[in-house]
Amino acid sequence: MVNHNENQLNEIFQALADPTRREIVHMMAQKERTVSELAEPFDMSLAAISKHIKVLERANLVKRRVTGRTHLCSLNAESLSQATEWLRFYEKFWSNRFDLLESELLKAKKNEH
Amino acid sequence: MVNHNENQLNEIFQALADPTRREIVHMMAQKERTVSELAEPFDMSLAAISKHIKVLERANLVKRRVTGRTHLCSLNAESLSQATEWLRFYEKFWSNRFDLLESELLKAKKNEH
DNA sequence: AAATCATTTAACTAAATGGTTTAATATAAA
DNA sequence: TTTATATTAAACCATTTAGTTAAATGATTT
Repeated sequence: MVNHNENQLNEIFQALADPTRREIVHMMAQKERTVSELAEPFDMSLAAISKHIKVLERANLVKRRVTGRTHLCSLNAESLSQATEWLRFYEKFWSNRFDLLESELLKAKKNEH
Repeated sequence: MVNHNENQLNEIFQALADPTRREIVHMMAQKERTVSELAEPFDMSLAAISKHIKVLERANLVKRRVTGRTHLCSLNAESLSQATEWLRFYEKFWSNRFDLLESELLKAKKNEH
């Protein structure tokens, strides 16, 4: 159960580690896109893009709706939230939001003894 | 300049895509750690951990301080903020913080014509 | 000076990744 | 019913990744 989550995170971060895929995410966020639409800006074969989309799908970052011969892809943003959640813990270590930092320090002090 | 940033993001997300490395990040966040300390919880050679640390270093996620024969590693959390920044844009697509969503919708409406 | 300790480097391996091209599948249009 | 279109699948390739073991480097300790 914890492991499932771990795995999901692996795949999400892995998916986001490629600039082509980040661009695709960005395009899908605006609105539903067909595969060829997503491929258009890139100097790359359609098959390559198809694979990139599959990687995003494995990470549960895209919803796909097939209608006839075209596939419509859109962002499943809830999955992104998992990455954000993981990162949130570390915000206190860099954030300029000193209020957050302060409350964390207080918590730490309370648990000190 | 935009590209430098892109590259940085690639490396950060790549680094975070591995559960061993995420664990190492977590350990470093608590306090400075030696390489062997970081290796201890894992059923893996020291050399493997040394490599993992190097990946994190390439992503600029760790600061290393060499003192004698021991290396002290700590988290460079500012780098994590870059990932958070990238993700922040997409928060409006999933967040339950409806205020944020609302203000974004307003912005969109204003630019409509 | 010799032995030990902390760490990295090198050489190797298996598997994964990111791309290609060509073929296959399924739908739509002529 | 043939032809064109949208997409995936398969086979291939080069590179990267994540691990290994063994050797090298550089402090410390004895």
